[in-house]
Amino acid sequence: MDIDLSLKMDAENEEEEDGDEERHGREGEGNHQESEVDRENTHDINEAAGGATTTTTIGGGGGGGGGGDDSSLELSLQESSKTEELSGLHMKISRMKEENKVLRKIVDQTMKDFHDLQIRFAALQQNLDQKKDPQISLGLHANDKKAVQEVAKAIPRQFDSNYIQRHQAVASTKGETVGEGADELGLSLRLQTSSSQQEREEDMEENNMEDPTALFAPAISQNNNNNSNSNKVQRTDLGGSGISAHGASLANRKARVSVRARCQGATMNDGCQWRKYGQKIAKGNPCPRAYYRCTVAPGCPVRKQARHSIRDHHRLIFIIPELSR
DNA sequence: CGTATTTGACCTGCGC
DNA sequence: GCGCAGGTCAAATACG
Repeated sequence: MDIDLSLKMDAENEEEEDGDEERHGREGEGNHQESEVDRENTHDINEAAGGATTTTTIGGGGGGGGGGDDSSLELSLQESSKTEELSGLHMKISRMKEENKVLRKIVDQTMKDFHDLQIRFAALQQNLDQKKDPQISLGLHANDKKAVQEVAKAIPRQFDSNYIQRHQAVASTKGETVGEGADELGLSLRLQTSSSQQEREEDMEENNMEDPTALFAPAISQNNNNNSNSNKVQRTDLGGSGISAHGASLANRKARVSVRARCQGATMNDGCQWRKYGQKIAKGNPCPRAYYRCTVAPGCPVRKQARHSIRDHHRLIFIIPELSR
């Protein structure tokens, strides 16, 4: 639910200039939908009221003519204005009911997704517990191809399709035309293992990438020039879902799951509250890299990085480096 | 005054 | 082992 609303916010925030959008996102979160509706309500009611005022004025003009039927005429005019107002309110109510329906659907879908994900996660964890690998991150071992594939199947699909679906659903309630929601938002998610070398490669990739939505491309050929080095981390396309998993070929390399999101705005409102805990100037990028930790719940282990794209300094790339534990 | 942000120091992993 | 770069910590500072 939060995701839906915040996503909608993001779509709107994209048009805003850089600024304190993070704060804006936090404050507006959750209230946005209501305020939107409220504004509409006010508008409609004002419209009705305006109509009433006009009629009254006309009535007043008639009164100027002076006559014994003035009071009855005024009364009938008032009645008609009240009827208009009522019908306006009725329309408003029915519109809100429809909106409610849509929102309820979204909540149901979200709950269903969450339940689904929980089941998958439990199964995956159980599966991996049997193997008792201490280096598992989010129950994922880099060498366990099956596990990598399962996680890739479970997590990204939930994130990917539902995120977009919800965005579409919410947007459609506003009468927007949503084609490729992900493309519009410039979001992309991927599963990866990490190493400093790989991240350097990714940075290079960011620099070389023409199209910001290119991360949706199933296969990334950045390792083509690494043929000589078989030790390097290789990316694997997973089901052409637009999610790429980085299967580590090095056994001892720490495996981790990353979710990347890219957005046009200065920040991405993803339904979480983030607190900045560090900033670093990365080599080769004049813009500092910011580190955030999730503050939704005390002790929440989720963190994310916000990097500026070198190509477009106004574009931020978000990376959640570790979802484990 | 409580909370968020900034920033320099420190830790860790990797390549040479 | 050393140096470098990325990531994190925590004291200082800013802000509402």
